[in-house]
Amino acid sequence: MYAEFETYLREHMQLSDDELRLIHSFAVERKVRRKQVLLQEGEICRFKIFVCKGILRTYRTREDGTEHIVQFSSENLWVTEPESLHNHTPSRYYIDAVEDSELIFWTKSDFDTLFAQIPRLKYFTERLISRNVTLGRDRIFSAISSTPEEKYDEFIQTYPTVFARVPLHMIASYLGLSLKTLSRVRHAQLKR
Amino acid sequence: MYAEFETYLREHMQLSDDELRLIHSFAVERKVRRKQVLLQEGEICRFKIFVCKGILRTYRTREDGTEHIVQFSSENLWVTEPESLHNHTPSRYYIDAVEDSELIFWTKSDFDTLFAQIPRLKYFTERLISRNVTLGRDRIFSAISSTPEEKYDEFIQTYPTVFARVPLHMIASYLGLSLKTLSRVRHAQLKR
DNA sequence: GAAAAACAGCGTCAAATGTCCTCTTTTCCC
DNA sequence: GGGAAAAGAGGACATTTGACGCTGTTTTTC
Repeated sequence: MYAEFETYLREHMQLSDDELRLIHSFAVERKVRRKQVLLQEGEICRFKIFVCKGILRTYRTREDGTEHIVQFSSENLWVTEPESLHNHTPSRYYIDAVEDSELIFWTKSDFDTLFAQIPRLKYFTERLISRNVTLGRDRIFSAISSTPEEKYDEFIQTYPTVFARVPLHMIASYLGLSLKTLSRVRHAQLKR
Repeated sequence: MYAEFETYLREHMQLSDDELRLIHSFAVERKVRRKQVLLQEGEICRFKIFVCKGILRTYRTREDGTEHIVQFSSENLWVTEPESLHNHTPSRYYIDAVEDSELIFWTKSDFDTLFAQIPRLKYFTERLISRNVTLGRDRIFSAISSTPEEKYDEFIQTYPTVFARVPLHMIASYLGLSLKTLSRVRHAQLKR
C-alpha cells in the first residue's frame, strides 16, 4: 500500500532518500472497511490521512439528523479536519469510508516535524491548500449560481472517478439537492 | 489611514519597530470610490489588499451576465484573488468597492519579501488562511443544507456590520437566492 | 442461502421559488 | 435642484422542488 504513496511523492516533489525514509518512519498504514468511521463529531482530529485506495467522505449533520457531504476524497488525496486539527477543538464533521479503503495516517505533531525538516514538503502542502481554497470557491460559486442540472454535470466532470462509485443519494447530499430532483435531472438527460 | 492598519498589526502580532517599518515601506495607500473596480475578470491579480475602511466584494458572472458574490470584505480583512495571484493566471473574479473605501496595497513580490524576513507574519497569514478554509466550509455546508430563512439569519449573525451596509439584492446574490425570495423571508420575519 | 438493509425509480400533491411586471421611494450625479 | 438611475416591495402566474409513500431490485450480512 505504501508503494502508491511513494509514487505520488516522487511525482510531486524531489526528495532525498533520507527525506523519504523520514516520512515513511512516521507513517501508519491502515485498511478500513466501508462505513467505518474515522472521525466523529465532537472528537478532536489528531491525524492527517492520505488515501491510497478507496473513497472517504466528510460530512456534517443538521439537528434533524440529515447528513450533508462537504467533501469526497478518493485516491491520492489528503484528508483531515483542519479546524479541529489546528485548534484542538471538537470536530463538527464526521469522516467515514464510502468504500473499503487503504489509508496512511500521520499525527499532527509528526507531520509538523516533517514540515520543519523538509521544507519542500511544507511548500508543496501550501500549494495544495491554495488549490483547495480555489476549489472551495468554485464550489460556492456553483452552489449559489447553478441549476441542479448544471451542478450535476459539473460534478461528473470534476469527479468522474468518484461519480461512478458512490450511491446517488450521496451525490444528491453533496450537491444540496433532494434525491428526487437528482433523479429527475438524470431522467431528463436520458432523452437527449 | 495607515494608523488603523498598524493598530491591527499590533493587536495580532508582536513585531519589532524595524519589522513594522519594513511592512510600511512596501505599502501603498489608496482611496477608492464606490463601484470602483479593482480587479477585472481576465486580468492577472498582482496585489494583496488590506481594508482599513469600507467594503469590497468579490464576485463572478455567469454567461447570462448575472453576478454572484462569493465574498464581502469589510474593515480589517484582507482581500486578493489567490488563484490568479499565485499562478499568474487570468482571474475569473471581479473585485470592486461597495462603498467608498480606504485600502492598503502590497504587490505579491513585496509581500513574499516580507514573508521571508518576518516569520511571524508568515505564521500569522497561515492562521488566517486556515480560518478562511473553515469559513469556506461553513459556507458550503450552509449553501447545501439550509433553507433561505436560515441562510439569511446566519448571514446577519456572521456579518452584522456588512448586513446593514449593503443593498439587499447583493445579499440575495451572496446567498444564492432571488431578491424576491429574500424579501419574502424578511416580510415573514416582521410578523414574528 | 435467506433475511434484512440499502438503493433508486415513480406518482401525486403541496409548498417554495423564480420570472416578469408595475409602482414607489431613495439615491446619485451633473 | 432636477432628471435619471437604483433599490426594493408586491402582485400574478408558471415552474421547480421537496415530502411522502409505494414498489421492485440489488446488495449486504450473518
